[in-house]
Amino acid sequence: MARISDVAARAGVSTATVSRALNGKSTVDRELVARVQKAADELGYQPNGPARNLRRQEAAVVALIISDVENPFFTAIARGVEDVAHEVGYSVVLCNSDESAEKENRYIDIAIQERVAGVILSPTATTSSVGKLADRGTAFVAVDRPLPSQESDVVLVDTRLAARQATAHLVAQGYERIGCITGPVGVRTADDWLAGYRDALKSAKRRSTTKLVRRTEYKATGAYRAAVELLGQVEPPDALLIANSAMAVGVLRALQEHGIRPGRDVGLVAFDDAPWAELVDPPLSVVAQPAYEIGTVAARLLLARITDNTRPPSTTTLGARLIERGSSRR
Amino acid sequence: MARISDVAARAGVSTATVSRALNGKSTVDRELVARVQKAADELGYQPNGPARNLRRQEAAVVALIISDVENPFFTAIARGVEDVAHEVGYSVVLCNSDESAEKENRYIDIAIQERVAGVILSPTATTSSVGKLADRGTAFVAVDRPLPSQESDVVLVDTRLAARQATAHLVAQGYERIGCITGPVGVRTADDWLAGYRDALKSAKRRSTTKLVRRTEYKATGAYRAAVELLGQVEPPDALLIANSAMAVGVLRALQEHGIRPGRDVGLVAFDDAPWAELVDPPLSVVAQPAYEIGTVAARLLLARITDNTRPPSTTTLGARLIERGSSRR
DNA sequence: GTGAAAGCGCTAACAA
DNA sequence: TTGTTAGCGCTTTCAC
Repeated sequence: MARISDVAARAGVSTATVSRALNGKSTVDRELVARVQKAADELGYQPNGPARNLRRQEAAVVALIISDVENPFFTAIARGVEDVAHEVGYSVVLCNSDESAEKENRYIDIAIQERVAGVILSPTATTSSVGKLADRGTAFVAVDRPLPSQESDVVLVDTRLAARQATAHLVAQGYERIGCITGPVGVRTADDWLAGYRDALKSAKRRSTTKLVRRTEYKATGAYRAAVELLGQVEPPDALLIANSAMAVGVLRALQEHGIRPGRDVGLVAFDDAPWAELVDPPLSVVAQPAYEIGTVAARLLLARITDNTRPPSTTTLGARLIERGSSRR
Repeated sequence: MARISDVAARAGVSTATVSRALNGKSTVDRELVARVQKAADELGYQPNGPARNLRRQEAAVVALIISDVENPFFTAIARGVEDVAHEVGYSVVLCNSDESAEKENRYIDIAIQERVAGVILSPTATTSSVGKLADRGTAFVAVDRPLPSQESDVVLVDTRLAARQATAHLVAQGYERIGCITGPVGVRTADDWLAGYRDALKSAKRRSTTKLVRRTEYKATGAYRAAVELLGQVEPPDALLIANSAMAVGVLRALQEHGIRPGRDVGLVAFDDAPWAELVDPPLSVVAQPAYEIGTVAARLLLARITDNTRPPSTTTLGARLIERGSSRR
């Protein structure tokens, strides 16, 4: 594979000049730049990244570690991050931690080893691996969930408020026994969803009971089981608040099997808008998260922190938007 | 950040011994290995990736370049690739080419620059950038679509057969005027889908007419427009074959707006199973692709090719499975 | 079984 | 403006 010295030889200049020319340093003669460029093209020269990164002590790469590649919420964040990062010449590598603290830890190690410029991650519950990033002075930003034990920039959605509004909406629609299905204990977003639900019940002077609450992994099957349990009780809920769209799939499946019609029999509001939400019958009411925007904001914060890692940690909270559709109207 | 020489000093050995110990070379004394490991842990030593890769002339990383991160088909492939790669100590970085030849080209350049061990990609239509990989001897495998102008390992689904079976099913159900919505001209999978559709019509002694065919990008909005057009004709189709699940969303939306009921009024079969396919009313008939398996097979081929790049190119074709649901029954 | 030392390809400090 | 050269941190001969 062609090296910088090959280009230098072909262009009849030194390797330093090639480096300067190819990296757009102003201090190179116009004509030489052209000659170098030509030589590089002819040889199909691609700079050796490891050598460059070794020398520069940093790679123009940001790592994005998300907890579920199959969740559209996170892939939308990824798009936001990519768009901003590419504008300023950074590449984005996507890593899937799959809600596993071990995989997250592994990817953090890789990010450190590869000396990436920064890391954006949606931390898993038990995370302590990010401490390593802080120790080494690698810039990082948390999205979707704050870090349990670490000060950092973080971009959140006001999940608690979103759940509160969604619940209040169900109350206003006349539902009496509102249940809640949310994520695992310890996942901040899941806790907030529950807290917002309780806030709203309290405001409405309703008693909240643990009989109507289920916590499970953020997947369709967990939510399916939770829904079956809830609906099998002597006093089943007449409405459900669901913490993400994968879970909504599970709940809808359970209702379908039990011949229960959303809206009329059981009011439904889910977190996250999904492309199919309007296609089910009746259409699913949702609280839409500004996922793409989370990504762009996080990327900008990261870039700022790469430039200056001494800036004080900031928290950005974005709002979610309730979209009322048929599943929450009798 | 701690370097290998720091570890060496702390353990009272040479850097060579640290390197050998940490990389599990057999030729190091047991006791020394322990001492080195201890020193490394105490210092929180993380090897410098660029330095290592520069020296080794290769990174234990495979790049996976997919054409749409928001498409569940591709994220499922990603999981398959990850699972196999991790087993043998390779990391996977995911890159989103977004169906753009330019982005694909950019990511291929990055992969080359970073000296990754191999590349798996779903090539965009106009791709010629992969030639660079071949030129440099970087191992690569194509998934979902073959490369237009390049011999390589490739893992495909028998799209043509899948479309043929789906169409035959619609014929058997008594639909008379079957239309087809598929992807852009030049995308092999899209062409195959159309070819299979025509095969089946021919076998059934039906005339196929371009009036019932629409080609558009693999997105909901494109398919929406296509469906509106098709259904607005004087002799509209009474069944539709749809080339992926995002497109199915667009088509279902169009039918909904026109008050047309799937199954009864217009038979429907889509490519790709989606989690929500059973939730719409009536449930959507689909041809399910073995996406995860495509990923595992591709990863294994890539690993084999990393080991021996002289092996002859192979083509693996996996079958798809027709799942009949309500949308294709009158 | 272990250490000394060369060198991977690049960039940047310094010299001219 | 351009060239010379040191050195980033690691792995791997080669010598002992």
